Amino acid sequence: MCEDKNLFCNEKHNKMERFMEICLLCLLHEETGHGYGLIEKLSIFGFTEETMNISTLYRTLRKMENEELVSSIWEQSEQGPKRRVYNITDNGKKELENWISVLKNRKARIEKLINRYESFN
Amino acid sequence: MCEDKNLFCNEKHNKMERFMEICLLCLLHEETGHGYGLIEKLSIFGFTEETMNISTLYRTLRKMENEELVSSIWEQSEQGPKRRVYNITDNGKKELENWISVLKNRKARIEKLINRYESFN
DNA sequence: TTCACTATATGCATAATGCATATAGTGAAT
DNA sequence: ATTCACTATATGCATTATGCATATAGTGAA
Repeated sequence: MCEDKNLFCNEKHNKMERFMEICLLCLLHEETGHGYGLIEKLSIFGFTEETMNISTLYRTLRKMENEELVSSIWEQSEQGPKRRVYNITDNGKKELENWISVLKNRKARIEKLINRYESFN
Repeated sequence: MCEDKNLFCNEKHNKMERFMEICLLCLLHEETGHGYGLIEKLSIFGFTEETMNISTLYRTLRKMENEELVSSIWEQSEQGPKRRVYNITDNGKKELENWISVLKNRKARIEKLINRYESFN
């Protein structure tokens, strides 16, 4: 662990305001899915078992249904308990589109910083 | 304003875990500076007067000095009250370097998501 | 009946940020 | 002399996003 929690060390720095939410919307935009299955799929976007927070995943899905960005039904699984399977709504699709432009902006700002840092050295 | 605060609308979505802090370190890596002067410089990285939070700026600078990433001295201004002028430390330079690699990772993940979304449509 | 796996969920705490406000020095205009 | 715009720094309180820990329970194989 870090001697001083304020110093950098090798802590996790994955926070990017609601990034997981956007990834989930993107995946559900492609096809329906349930929480447990989405865990693996999130690895596409750099979420590893170590860095990913399962609580956040489930909490985010419930929140999204609350906001009517997705809807869900319970489905029988081949093996294991029932799954809550999520489906993106039209609201969800619009929300995703908006977030994509937010991400483009973020990307541009990050690039600006990296370039500035590297061209100064 | 938004009818439903949970919906997207045109709210600000600028949060990217300590992004302002990294920008400040980058600017102070180039030359010393004081809070009020850094406000304008931050526009380079997409902080506008509307979206930027001055409280956060000053609080972040104090926090960074506390963590010994920067040091400060009070300097007379040509016109107006004294300024607290910040200087990056060696610790600060290392911290900045680490954050740059965090940002490269973030950028890659954001790109992945944007590309996935756009190639699906 | 025990175990590994599948599956979902929530209480509590912390971290990062936003909003509102306090404080005060400086110099020019009235 | 005082009012005003501008320069300058700071903090209390609230909210948001996330992390950590833990609870719950169904399924199928050993």
